[in-house]
Amino acid sequence: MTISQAAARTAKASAAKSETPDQNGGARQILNAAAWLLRHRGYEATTTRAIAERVGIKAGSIYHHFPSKDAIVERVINEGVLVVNKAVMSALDALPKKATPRDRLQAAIKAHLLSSLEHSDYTSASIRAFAFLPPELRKTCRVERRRYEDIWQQLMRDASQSGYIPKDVSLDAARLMLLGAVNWAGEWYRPGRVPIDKIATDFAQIAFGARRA
Amino acid sequence: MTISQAAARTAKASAAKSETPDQNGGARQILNAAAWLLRHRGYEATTTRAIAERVGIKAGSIYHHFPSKDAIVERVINEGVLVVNKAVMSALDALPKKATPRDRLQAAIKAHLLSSLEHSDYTSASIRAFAFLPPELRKTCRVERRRYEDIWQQLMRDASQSGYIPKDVSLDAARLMLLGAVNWAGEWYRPGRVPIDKIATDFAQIAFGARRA
DNA sequence: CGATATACCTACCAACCGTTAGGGAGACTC
DNA sequence: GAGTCTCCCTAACGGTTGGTAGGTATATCG
Repeated sequence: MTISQAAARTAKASAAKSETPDQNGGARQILNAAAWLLRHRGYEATTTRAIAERVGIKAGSIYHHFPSKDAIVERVINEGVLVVNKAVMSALDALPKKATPRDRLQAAIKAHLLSSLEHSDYTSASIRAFAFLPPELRKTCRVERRRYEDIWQQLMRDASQSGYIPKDVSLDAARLMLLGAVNWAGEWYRPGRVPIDKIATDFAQIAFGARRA
Repeated sequence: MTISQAAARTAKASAAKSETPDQNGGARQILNAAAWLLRHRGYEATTTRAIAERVGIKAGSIYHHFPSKDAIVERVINEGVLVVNKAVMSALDALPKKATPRDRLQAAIKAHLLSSLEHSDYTSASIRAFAFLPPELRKTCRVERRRYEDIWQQLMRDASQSGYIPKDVSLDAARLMLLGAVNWAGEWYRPGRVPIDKIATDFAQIAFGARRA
């Protein structure tokens, strides 16, 4: 017992040091495991025991780092929104000043797709698992989501003013259509087939016409 | 016991006769309950006991009608796809012969939205709950889904040939973008606000330009 | 009237759920 | 070297899950 425990501990310590460049305290490993499970299996299937197994600990040990399962889920979902929020914002900031509203829209689409499809289980979890969260938890997480949607609302306003969106269509419809398209991408996208860049430009072209329209 | 049981039975029989114009054997009531739960609560929360409670029976009685929970789920999901398939097909058939590919696209969007948002818990369940189904079940249900997507593939081809889709965008991207937009509508649509008709025309206009472009 | 079939019930099973209590081993501090 | 802190363990709690066995009331039919 003592020997194998010590061995496991050593192995884990070294693995933790080499594997992830992130901060990887026990808490971070738990969040990573929960994010993966939320993305791929959903809320109910994200059990404390399943999380623990992915981390390599026992279920009870989780409660040394978090007070409850829902506290873990809440952090994952909120971090997921924050990650994509930051990704989109910095993609927009990186654009040259003369970028058109359409350029900005396309950059936002690409950043959102990259974040939710390639970079972050957290973002994907926040998109896919949100619908079936327990009502109370869903309410809590809605705050951060709204803040993210505000970015898109502004993008749509700018695009509309520059004539990229027909005047008789609702800006809400346009925003929700676009967010629907990018959020749903997680349901069909498979890595290594169509590059995300191409998807982003196609989406932008369908919705807003050719560049410099 | 005997009295209350008899009373419950009578009440159920009359309710069954008046409530739903459908066939409503016990099996159908179970499917209806499961469809509602799958749509609003997801797969794992759709427990045999929750289904039974909505029907007004006990959990064990379900197994007189179905061999397992997953058999119920499979039927609901598949019927959901079939319902929207039929809805879209008959909407297309009802169009005048001179309808343009764009008219057909818009009619398909409207029919899909109506089916998934207003008419059918089954359709909505098949869209929302699919992602987190157990892998085996998901594989089984994929067959019917593919058949439905074929409709859209054909619609996109026609639209492309008539010039409604830029030549340098992938038809798959266009199809998946549109399906994403309509499938995601279930996440934000609330009855009694924006009419579905308006959503459909807005979506079509954003994606394919003004009518008779 | 007796036989059969239908549709439900009760009561239970093993497995699993989130969570808790209490303990032990190693590392840091004084 | 004793005390404390961190991190993990075992073992269990009450409750819920999908599913089963066996019984009972009703309706139909010969």
